[in-house]
Amino acid sequence: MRIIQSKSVANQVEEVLRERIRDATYSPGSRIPSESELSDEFGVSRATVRTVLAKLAVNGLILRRQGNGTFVNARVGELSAHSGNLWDFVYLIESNGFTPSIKTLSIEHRAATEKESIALGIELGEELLSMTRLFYADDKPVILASNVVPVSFVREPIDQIEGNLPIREILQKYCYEEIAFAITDIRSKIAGQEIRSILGNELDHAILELQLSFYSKDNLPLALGLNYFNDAILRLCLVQAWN
Amino acid sequence: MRIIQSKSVANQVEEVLRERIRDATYSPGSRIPSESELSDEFGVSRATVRTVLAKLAVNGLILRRQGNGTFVNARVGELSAHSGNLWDFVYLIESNGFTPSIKTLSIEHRAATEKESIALGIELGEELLSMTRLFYADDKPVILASNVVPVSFVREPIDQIEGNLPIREILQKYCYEEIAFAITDIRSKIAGQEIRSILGNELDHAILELQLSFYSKDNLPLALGLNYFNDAILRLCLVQAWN
DNA sequence: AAGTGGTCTAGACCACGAC
DNA sequence: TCGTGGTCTAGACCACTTA
Repeated sequence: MRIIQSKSVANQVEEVLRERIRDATYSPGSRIPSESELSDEFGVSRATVRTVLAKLAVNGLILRRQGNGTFVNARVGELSAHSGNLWDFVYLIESNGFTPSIKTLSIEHRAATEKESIALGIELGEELLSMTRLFYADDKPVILASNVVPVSFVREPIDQIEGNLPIREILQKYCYEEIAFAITDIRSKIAGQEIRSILGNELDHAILELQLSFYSKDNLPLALGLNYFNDAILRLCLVQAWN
Repeated sequence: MRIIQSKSVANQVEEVLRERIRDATYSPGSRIPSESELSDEFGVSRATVRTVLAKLAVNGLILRRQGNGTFVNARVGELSAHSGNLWDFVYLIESNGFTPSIKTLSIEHRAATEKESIALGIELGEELLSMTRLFYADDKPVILASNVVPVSFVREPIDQIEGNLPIREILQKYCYEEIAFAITDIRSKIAGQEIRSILGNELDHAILELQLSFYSKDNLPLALGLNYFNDAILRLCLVQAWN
């Protein structure tokens, strides 16, 4: 079983503030309470409040002005993704204004290709668990996502695997592994016939290909992802914030 | 004139640590000194060391293990970009292993299109300063970058503008404006004849289109960018790190 | 048991913006 | 001048890993 750690004070404060921004208790463009007011309200130190605000600022939710105050980003509605939640496709589809749904196309075992065996640091032909899923935005197919994990990592019966879990949680639940970091290559691609028939792309449209590698804290490759993204329907939109 | 602020203690510590990672004083995969050792060495508090290490961890340079230590990411060489320096094309070309160079194709005034006037919150047809530049990797053209700024923002004589400055510094130097955040749309595109002739793309290859909007702390749109990226030569590669 | 990073506190002083 | 966020300190205690 996985240990559910009780949330830290900072995490709880963060959740409350995110919620207040989401439901416009703190409305877009408006000024939020000062650091000292917040630390009084929550009964935590100013340092704790500051670590939370720093995180929200990096994600572009708030803007801070020395000598003036902290303000909710007036464009908070446009921020569909930021580093850290980038490849949470459900969230991404939602923030594009669609209702997400997922269809599991296949869960199967197969042998690793040469590229996969190199990327995962395993033997050529070693057995992989391969999951292919299709994400829908309002019933339109938008992302074809496949992930592979070496079968040797799987510690729980695989027949129990739920197709709707994000790869991060699959690794936690079934492999007892934590993803420490991920490297993503973004490429532009002209879809082949097969992918086009699944994503229903018009003929002359290019799509985005996202190649992901997930690593543990020991720099051990845990899993690979190969995702095809129809950017005619969905915006892949990043936020960068400074200070 | 721009004020050159003396660097904070934390920034100085960060620079030293980044340098040590870069020149392999702390070699990839190895353990670096503990927080207390670093705070002793630099004569700063542990909290200061921690804020620096937190930043390096988010950028994927180091991995931290509670109860064990802090380690240099063994894949530090693969990390070509991270949130915050994402669109520093010179850095991106360098970390792909090429020598970067920039050619300024044009610096001119022209009227804003409808889309541009909406995105910048100005009148249709208002005058824009438009800069188009071509980035080379080892003499191969890889990125076609154009940026526009409303002429009304420009406060210094424009004939002095150097074509090699990143948009961020152009806004600082000539408009006295600071970019607080940027929103980037990543799209896949089939290059038209014109772009293809500049980037020298093979016919059937798709390219990446990066649409950027730059904003001030007041949520005022400052500039737009439209970049075409040849991902056959250059990897657009992001890092995400957790904890 | 010892040492590491993780969390949190209480308080100091500074830099900046608005009044 | 006052209140804001920015920086930094010294120290406490906890959670985890390793030996």
